[in-house]
Amino acid sequence: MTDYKATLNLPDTPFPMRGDLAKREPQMLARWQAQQRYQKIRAAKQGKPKFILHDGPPYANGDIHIGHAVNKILKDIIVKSKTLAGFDAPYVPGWDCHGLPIELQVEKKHGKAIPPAQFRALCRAYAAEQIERQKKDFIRLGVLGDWDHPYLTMDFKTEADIMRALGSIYERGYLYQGYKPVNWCLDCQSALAEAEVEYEDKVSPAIDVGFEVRDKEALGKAFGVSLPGDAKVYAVIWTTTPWTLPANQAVSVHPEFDYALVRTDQHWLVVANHFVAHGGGPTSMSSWEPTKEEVYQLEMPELLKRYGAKTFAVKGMCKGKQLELLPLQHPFYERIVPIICGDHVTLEAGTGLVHTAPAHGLDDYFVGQKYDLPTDNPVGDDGKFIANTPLVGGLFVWKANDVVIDALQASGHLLHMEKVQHSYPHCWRHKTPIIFRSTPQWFIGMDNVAYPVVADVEKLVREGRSRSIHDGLSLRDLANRAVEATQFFPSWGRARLEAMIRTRPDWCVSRQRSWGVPMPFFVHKETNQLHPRTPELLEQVAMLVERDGIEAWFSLNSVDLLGAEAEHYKKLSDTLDVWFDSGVTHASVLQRRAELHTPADLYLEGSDQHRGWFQSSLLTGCAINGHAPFKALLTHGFVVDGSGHKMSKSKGNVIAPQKIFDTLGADILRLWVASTDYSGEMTISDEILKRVVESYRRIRNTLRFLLANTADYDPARHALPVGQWLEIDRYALAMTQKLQDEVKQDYERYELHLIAQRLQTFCSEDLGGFYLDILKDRLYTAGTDSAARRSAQNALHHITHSLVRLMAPILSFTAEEVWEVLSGKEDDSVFASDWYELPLLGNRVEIFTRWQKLREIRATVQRFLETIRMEGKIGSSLQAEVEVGVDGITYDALKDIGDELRFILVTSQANFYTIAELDSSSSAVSAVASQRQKCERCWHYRADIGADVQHATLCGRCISNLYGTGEARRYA
RNA sequence: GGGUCUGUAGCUCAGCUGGUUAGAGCAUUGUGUUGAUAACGCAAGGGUCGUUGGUUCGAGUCCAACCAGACCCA
Repeated sequence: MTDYKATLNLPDTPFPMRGDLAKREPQMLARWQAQQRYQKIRAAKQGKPKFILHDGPPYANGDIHIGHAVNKILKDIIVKSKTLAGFDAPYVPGWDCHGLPIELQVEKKHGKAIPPAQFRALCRAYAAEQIERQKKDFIRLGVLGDWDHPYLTMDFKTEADIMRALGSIYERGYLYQGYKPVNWCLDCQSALAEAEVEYEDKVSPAIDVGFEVRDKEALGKAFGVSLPGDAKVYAVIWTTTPWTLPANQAVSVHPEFDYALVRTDQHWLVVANHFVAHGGGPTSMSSWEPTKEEVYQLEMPELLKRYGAKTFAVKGMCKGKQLELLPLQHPFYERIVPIICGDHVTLEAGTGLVHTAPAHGLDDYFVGQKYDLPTDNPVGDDGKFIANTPLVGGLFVWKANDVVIDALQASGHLLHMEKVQHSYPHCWRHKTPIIFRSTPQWFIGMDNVAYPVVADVEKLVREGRSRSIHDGLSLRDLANRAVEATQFFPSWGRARLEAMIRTRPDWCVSRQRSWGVPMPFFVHKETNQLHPRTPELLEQVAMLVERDGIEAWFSLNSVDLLGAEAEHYKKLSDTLDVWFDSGVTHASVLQRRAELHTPADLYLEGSDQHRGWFQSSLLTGCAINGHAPFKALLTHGFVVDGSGHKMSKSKGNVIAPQKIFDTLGADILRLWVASTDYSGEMTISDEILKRVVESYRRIRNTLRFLLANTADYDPARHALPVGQWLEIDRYALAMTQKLQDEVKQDYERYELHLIAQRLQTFCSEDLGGFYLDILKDRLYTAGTDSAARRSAQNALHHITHSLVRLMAPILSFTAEEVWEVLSGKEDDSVFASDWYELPLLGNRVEIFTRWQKLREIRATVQRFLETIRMEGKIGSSLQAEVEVGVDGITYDALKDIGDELRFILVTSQANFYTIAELDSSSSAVSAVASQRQKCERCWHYRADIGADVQHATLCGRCISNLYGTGEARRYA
């Protein structure tokens, strides 16, 4: 007896069903690294049009988290898709290396008393260490890039280029010196960063101070009343830092709050209505002295009680807005200060009117800028008022508190004083209270039209022209124009960036830190002006930095550069905001590397970077070149847990990428990234990952089936012209073409989650649930080298080649694994190829229409078979014999399929017949269990089994396939 | 409090310019197969489209408010 099973063409492949990704991916990576895959792909793509995705540098501190993983995987998917789309898409990863967080880490490890040069060396070493850790994980994610030559903002050359970029911005006239309040530690005698400030309780004097209204007529107008001539009206402020009153330049009110003009037995006062209201509103205004009825008998407001009032009446009310620019008398200086409007005013404490000293508070500073108030700061580095300050000159700030209070008391401006305990910023090193103090800083101006500072100004004036650069637009206007010219994915990124640019203040780029790129400027000791040869000097410094790093500036002796002039100049010790470092990578990296160019085709970062890197890049790009360093911006959301909440250690809902790639594999993580719509929050949880694993299995197994059934197929010998294929094979090709068209378009639009969906549906619906299900019979039972089987394999071969490329940017490891089986070569990469070119098909629409109808019929049949299966009449669908009744038109369209219908339905017998009453949208199905014998080889139940005594258990078809000319098939 | 977003089956996503009983995959349940077998096929159940109002002959799709969540500010 023959073992007929051995005569079947059963699937065969070394490609395993289970990926075992966690274990095998690292092995693949090691091999790829040894083979220099990145370089080989670059070589393969040489000469093709470039696509530059410029990497926003992660900060070199701490291990990567899921957000890093999302960002790098998205970048990798896009770079790879562009590579397959026929671009030369190099990817140069980068790191952001300077800045405070690294300083803090180094301080934590090595203590705080380290000489600056050594401290910077330790910072450099720490950053290098962190980069190696992060790099290892990034590579593990399957991200392809020039990992041997990343860019680091602490590379000596880059440090030099960062300085040069600053020089460019200076030369173009965007850089100016100004003042800004910073946290200042009196013991350190230096500025503190936000992270170096701790909040602790402190007892301070809290005082209520009256600022006398200078223009009573205007005040009366605002409140809609006229005031008696002898009335002194006080606008009342409340403060816990009396020493800042010498720097007072204004009193702020909230434009939308209600303010009350209050008459007490003691004073006329202006305070927020909130503090005097009992819900009754202002009383009648018949008399200037409160009548008995007008006196609120209910209770005296706390605020007025504090001021010692016995009776009171509200005489008028108005919005803060109406008080704007009303002049007030400073309580102890001969200074007129205005009432101004600001949103920073609250009703939580005080009077609703806020003492505003732009030199001593950030809110005050910003609102002061709006009103052009001076930021004059009377307090020196040592915390003492400069000598010629009236009243408090030479006094330490805390001492000045008492002097100010006494003076206010004496002049009658002090309405109340008490001690309060409140949370107050302290220096984390000294544990002592800090102050806010405005210090000289450097800014990039947003609103001035810039003129080159290096031009010969006198000559320009003589010639009667002024030469502004960049079309005479301010940086803000330039930035707006650049945003307009940028493409956004998703589109709302534009609105977000625009809104931020509209409201952002000038960019303060100077920092008083030690681990940062220095601002290599010499400032004249008397005039405070930069050295006239600044650009030239800067280049000299840059050359030194290129050789020795930023230490070259810190160790530089001014005399070496300036000679005799040195004694007139101060060497600046400020460093640059780290956002500047990364913001100018278009100059220090894109422009410097031969394989890159600017503007980049794409910047891709999390949505927080609208304020961060997108903006710092945009502003520096516009300042230097007049346009953005990117053509398009892509933004992705943040990763949140299964219930949509952000991840935090304290909530215990953190999912680490390391854990995912160590247990499930990087391809699972990549598939999760791809299948999640990145335009909103990206949700991840154990359940979601479980679903992703399922989805992965389906795709992997489909590929395995394709490989296993084309193992003996050699396109060089077995390929047939498409015209000679069976029709269902052509239909499969048409479906694949459609898929490929759609997926390619999705990649172009960066709609990655649609791709993951499409691949999945294609594998399940079109292949597993339909085409492959039908194909199995032909692949297994037809003659090995028959046209029927080769036609199928030919289609499968094309499908595999198309599919492996379409999935490769996402499932990179798996695709390379498939590629290896497909190509038989270990050192070949799918990324050295392009999207697959499928054979052309003329009558796609026609084929689709016809097979769509057949699929509907198949579905109806399957539903019917399920009912008789439930009745126990059949198990396998091959046990059934089916009749399909259709309308006449459909019958005419399908009748030529004839007996091959049974292969489409995977039944042993099937045929069409006509029912005149039916319309084309329905069909009538009936089925019975076959009474025939089952062919031992193909399992169909057929009448002709036993016809050949030599092969008594086989059907005629199998006999023909094994020993005869083989069956002929036209459709399925 | 402000700016920019998100909210459709247990999970991930479709649903174009408003128009028939809201779709797919995965999961679940049942079942077949044992020649893709820790795989594959078939079938079934499952949704007040965040809530509430409004515009309209008609709204998941337009408007408003509210609720919940995210990012960036204050």
